[in-house]
Amino acid sequence: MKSNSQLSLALHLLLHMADMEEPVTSGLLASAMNTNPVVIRRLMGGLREHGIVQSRKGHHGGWTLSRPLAELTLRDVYLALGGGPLLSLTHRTQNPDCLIEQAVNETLDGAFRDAEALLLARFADLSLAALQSRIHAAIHSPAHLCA
Amino acid sequence: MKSNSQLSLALHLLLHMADMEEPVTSGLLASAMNTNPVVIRRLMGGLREHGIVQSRKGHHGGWTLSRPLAELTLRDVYLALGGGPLLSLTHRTQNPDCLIEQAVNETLDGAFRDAEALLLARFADLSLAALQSRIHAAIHSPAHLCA
DNA sequence: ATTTCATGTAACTTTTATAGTTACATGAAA
DNA sequence: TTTCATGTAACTATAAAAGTTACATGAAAT
Repeated sequence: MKSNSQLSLALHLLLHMADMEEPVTSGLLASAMNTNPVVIRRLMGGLREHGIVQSRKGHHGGWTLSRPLAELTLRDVYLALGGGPLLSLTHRTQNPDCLIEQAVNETLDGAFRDAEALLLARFADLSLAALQSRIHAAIHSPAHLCA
Repeated sequence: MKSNSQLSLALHLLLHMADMEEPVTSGLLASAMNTNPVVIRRLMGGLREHGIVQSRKGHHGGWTLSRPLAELTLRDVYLALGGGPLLSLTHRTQNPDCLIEQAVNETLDGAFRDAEALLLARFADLSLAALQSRIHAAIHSPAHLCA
């Protein structure tokens, strides 16, 4: 399984942006995340389409949050990123003729659905504000943050 | 994410083997699964090391189940295959210096652990015999099985 | 107006995990 | 001693995610 770290990256970005007064450029975010500005733009583009962030071009342009972190859950972010697969296990054949394989698929699907539903419910219960206060509880200075 | 279908394949194989009296060769299983014998051997090798199947070389050799399906759960099979990652979401950085990213990782981990635990518990509750009876309930002839 | 800065986006390359293939060694039965 | 089947290493193919390059678009500053 080649894994997906977009949600992790998006949460990290959004929490950093919450500390900023001015719009932040993709370049600045990219160097803090040790990646390329285009990676940031692609990811943020998805969030913008779902009303989570806004962008502005030109001088003093960049990205800003479009709502308070209290009104944003991990589920919102996950869905804004496209809501891709949560589990790394898949069926070997999608619509098999073999009845045995059909039963295997159905049985696995049942378990998968439950696990995915639990994870999504947990995501829905976690606001970015809750995450932020968890951070502020641990540290009261701006030290130990990304460059 | 490039996904992992080994569990799906293993279950399909084991359930077909349950219908066989004689040892089945990797070649036969491979053509039923539309894949290569070596793929079958690699997967079955893992199961053999965990006492789920046995192998015999030479004439009339092949693979046989080493215990009844009632004593085999999906969890057993999953673990015998190496117990790889269940979720496709990962952290962007494994041990980040940034406190924000640490908090993101910890928060995600909490949700991930719960979802994985649920899935494993569901796997532990499902025996291959239960899966088999689910199949026999649907069909009483050997039709609609793999070639 | 025109220069500068920043996003928007398409096309391409790199990386990495899974799956599939080839080739050959090992060992058991006929 | 031949045949059949597993055991395994090394290699190739496929696909998804991430990163990169190049350039178009548009807004602000001069």
